Amino acid sequence: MKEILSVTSALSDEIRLRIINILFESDLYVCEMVDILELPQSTVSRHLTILKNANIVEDTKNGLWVKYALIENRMYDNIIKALVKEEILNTQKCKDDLVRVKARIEKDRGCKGNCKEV
Amino acid sequence: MKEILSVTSALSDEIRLRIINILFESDLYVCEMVDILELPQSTVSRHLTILKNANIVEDTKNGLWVKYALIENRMYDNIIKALVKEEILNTQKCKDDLVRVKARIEKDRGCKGNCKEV
DNA sequence: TGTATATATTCGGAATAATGAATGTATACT
DNA sequence: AGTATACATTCATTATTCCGAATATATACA
Repeated sequence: MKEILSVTSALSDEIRLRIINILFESDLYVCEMVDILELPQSTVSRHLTILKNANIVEDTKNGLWVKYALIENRMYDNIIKALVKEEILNTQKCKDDLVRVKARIEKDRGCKGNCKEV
Repeated sequence: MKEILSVTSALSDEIRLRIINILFESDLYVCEMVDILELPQSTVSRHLTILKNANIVEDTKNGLWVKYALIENRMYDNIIKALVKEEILNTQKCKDDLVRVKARIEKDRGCKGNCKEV
């Protein structure tokens, strides 16, 4: 019960749905998501922790950077795809996010640094 | 976005998952759910309103009684089944609810009245 | 008409969650 | 060593959700 509530609660927030949306497009560093979502770094980090605790995303440390990705082949994969991916794109804010993702990942990855490959 | 958040938020509460769980077993009147869930009537009614607004359940008025049922063939049907039905039964509280549902619907339906058929 | 039942809604308070600024921690580089 | 960057966490505040008692509404029946 607690597990399922952690998943549904994690999906009950607009910012977290936006994060899932952009992670469908590409794995991303925290600093990249901060730029894309145009939100404070602490806010993005906290929401990522919630998604991680719900086993929706996983993180990989790469030196100073932490890359987040959707966890594949997991129990709720289809659910998240169906619930989120199909519906979410109808909102302008999420469309705008995707434009920024694509622009962002075409440039150097990371932020001030120049970590180009993972 | 608001629609999907209304669904995920509706699924983010233990009492509402218990309600969905017992509605998988049988359509039920509010007063029956109050007895089965052993919760105050106002609490059950409030949660039913949230589920109704998320288009997860529908209500049918029958004189003094209001019967609630899961909405079939709806967009999130499979999701709710997968997310809720499979997982929820692992909890003792939900198992106990189901025992009370079965005992309840074998008797006269409704509460003080004797509305036996819908 | 009055009474009883079923349900929904209102109410104030408690608990929980989300916020951004500030701080802490850890790594990288000179 | 010192500085800079990336990220997580703490902090006080604000917003949201949840609660049960009480009340309101609406139907049924004598």
